[in-house]
Amino acid sequence: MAVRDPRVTKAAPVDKRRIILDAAVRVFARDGFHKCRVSDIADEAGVAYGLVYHYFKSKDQVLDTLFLERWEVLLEAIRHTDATDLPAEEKLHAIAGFIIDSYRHDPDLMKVIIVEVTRAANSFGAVHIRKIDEAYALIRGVVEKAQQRGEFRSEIPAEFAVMSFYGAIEQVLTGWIFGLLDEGEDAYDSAKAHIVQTICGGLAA
Amino acid sequence: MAVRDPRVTKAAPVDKRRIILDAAVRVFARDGFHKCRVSDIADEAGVAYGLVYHYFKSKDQVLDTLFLERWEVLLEAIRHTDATDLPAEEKLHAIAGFIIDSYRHDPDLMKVIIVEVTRAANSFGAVHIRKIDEAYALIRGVVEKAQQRGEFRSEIPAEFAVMSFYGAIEQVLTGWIFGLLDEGEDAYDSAKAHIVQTICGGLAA
DNA sequence: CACCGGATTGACTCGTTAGTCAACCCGACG
DNA sequence: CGTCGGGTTGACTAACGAGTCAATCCGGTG
Repeated sequence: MAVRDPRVTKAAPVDKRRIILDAAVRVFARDGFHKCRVSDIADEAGVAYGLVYHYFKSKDQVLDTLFLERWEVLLEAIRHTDATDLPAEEKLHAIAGFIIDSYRHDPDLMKVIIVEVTRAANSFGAVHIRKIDEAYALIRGVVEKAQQRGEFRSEIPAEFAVMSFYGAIEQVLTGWIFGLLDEGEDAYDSAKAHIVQTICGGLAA
Repeated sequence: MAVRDPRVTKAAPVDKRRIILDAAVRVFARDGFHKCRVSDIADEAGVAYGLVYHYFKSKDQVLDTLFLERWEVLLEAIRHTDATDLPAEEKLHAIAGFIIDSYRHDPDLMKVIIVEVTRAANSFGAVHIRKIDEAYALIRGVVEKAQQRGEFRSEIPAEFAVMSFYGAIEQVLTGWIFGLLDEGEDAYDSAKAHIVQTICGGLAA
């Protein structure tokens, strides 16, 4: 996968840890966390079985690492968006956009995060609820501020608004993952717009 | 668990199959499908290990049965709602209501169905996509008809509308399952209303 | 060159558990 | 009373796979 110039081998210490993580993404996405074996990860990475345990305490920790790494990036993106003074609707568009672009950029990684963590209330979801809830809290902040400013109406509690918004995004991603929804460059942009339109403007004529 | 009067043993053939299924719901909800052992199900049912295999081909088939049984009921409910001539918004309210009431009535069963099947794109989700998609298709029908009648605006493709609607519902249920959202009788009714308000009326003031 | 220590290897252990199966229980029926 | 068969039992097997570990490799250092 990674392209290496043989002449600069010296300068490229080849981060095996990274290679293992990237391989794990592919394997988890393909076979699922539970069904795959640690040896599958090692094979996919072109690395000895034991090396996985040199870098990670357990199979679980590989997934934890993938999730935390990426989720932190997401939280940072949301915080950044929150800090701007865009209209609330555009903030939501930016957030939905970031998540969808993450999927566009690395579908396997997003698939793993959503399927194995975010939507897995048993196993891993439970372990990472706090982190997941941080994202909800941030988005809730966006909605609440908009309600105070009168941009959004206040009848709908922010908690439900957030769940609807985030749930809509994940459901669309899941649709792509399952192959139930058409994918493609324009589908991505169109999804961003339509999700935000639905949540902000509603379906009613 | 089950109380039997020795004098009427004859008249009560005690459906062990059902007892096993009900026990499985509790165990799957508590420990998760992957983490629990078949012996846990047998123990919870107060039945010998082997009997599980007398009634079911495999551990997987127990879950399959639970899912298919309940999903069929859901599909029927949606079809029934679809057949009425209520306004689209009320149809959506009825559908959201049915799902939320299912959770109210048997949280464990809904938890299992959502966590282990509906949201599990690897493992079981993949096996049952067709069935799951039937529900989406039915709801899509509701939306499309509303768009033709001019009740809903047509800019938003029905696929996205459905994903947003259904995603919102599942996300709220997941919030309850995770313990991130307050539960309680009024929370249930309020959720129904707010989800539909969000999807139909939008957040914008 | 000798030595050190971290990276890397992969064969092996050890617990776990899905699924099997031979035996047993018990009501029905002749 | 005997025997037939489906329901029921639970010990057992067979496989599997996570995690361990002793050995090896290799670049750096004195």
